[in-house]
Amino acid sequence: MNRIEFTEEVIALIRAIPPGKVTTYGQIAAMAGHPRNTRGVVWILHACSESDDLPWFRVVNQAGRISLSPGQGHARQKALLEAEGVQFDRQGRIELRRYLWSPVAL
DNA sequence: GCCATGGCTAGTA
DNA sequence: GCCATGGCTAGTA
Repeated sequence: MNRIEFTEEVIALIRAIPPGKVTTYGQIAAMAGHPRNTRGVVWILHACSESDDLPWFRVVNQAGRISLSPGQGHARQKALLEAEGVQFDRQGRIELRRYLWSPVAL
């Protein structure tokens, strides 16, 4: 699989995340066939987040937290998720048991 | 060298 | 908190 294919697969997977659900960088990388290329997923998010109709904000880290730092869009991502009904606890964490998207396919 | 990650260890109470 | 990881890319001149 080359970079184009990986990118297309990652984009397709992100588009498939339903509203009110989230997934992690590592999960997307794994589902796209490159379990260790989480940084590649990060780059695609960065490059494409404002273009297309990508629900980039539905991707969080494995701890269930928003990885953006304050000032880099953290508040915006949180607001977008909350608008879909995703709840954060006092430490700004999402309960993944409840919100993690688990695709049936595979 | 740069990272919007992830997994694991050491050392303490 | 530390380190392995993977790709070289952040839209300009």
